[in-house]
Amino acid sequence: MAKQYWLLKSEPEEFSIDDLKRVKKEPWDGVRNYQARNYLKSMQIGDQALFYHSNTEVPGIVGIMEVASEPYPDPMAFDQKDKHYDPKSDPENPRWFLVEFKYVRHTARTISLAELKDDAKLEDFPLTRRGNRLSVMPVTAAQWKYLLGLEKKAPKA
DNA sequence: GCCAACGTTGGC
DNA sequence: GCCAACGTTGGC
Repeated sequence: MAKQYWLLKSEPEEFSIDDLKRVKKEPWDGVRNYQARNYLKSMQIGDQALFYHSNTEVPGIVGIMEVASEPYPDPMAFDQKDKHYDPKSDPENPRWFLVEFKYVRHTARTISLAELKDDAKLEDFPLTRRGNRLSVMPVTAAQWKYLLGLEKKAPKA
């Protein structure tokens, strides 16, 4: 299958692009939403993803990372002491999955949510659709190219 | 299977 | 901190 593109949200207070750069590679654990889970399960090594900072002063795209593992069961779901523990996820039949991501690079600038919302070309982009709270979403090849084109433009004043 | 109550997300 | 939007849970 061809390479796929994604966008993943993280709160920088929890885990930021700088954290990813420091650790190089990170298992994307704690996803507890079925739709997001299904996207994680369909990822393949080499897929590229935008790193998005949510719930912060200037929410937006801040970097690029790459899928670095096959999807595997999220071990946190089995750990009673973990806040992502889910008693309904059985190790024999795991409910939650994750992949590992490796750091690729920061974007040259933060491509802010406000800017993306303003962009008529991105009407169909799931991120800017009203009420969307998915933390993992697909990005089309065309959107990927367009978004990285924005990186080199100066943000609107 | 319906739906109200509740919890979470995330922009502002 | 507020609150709108949405997902999940659980009683019936």
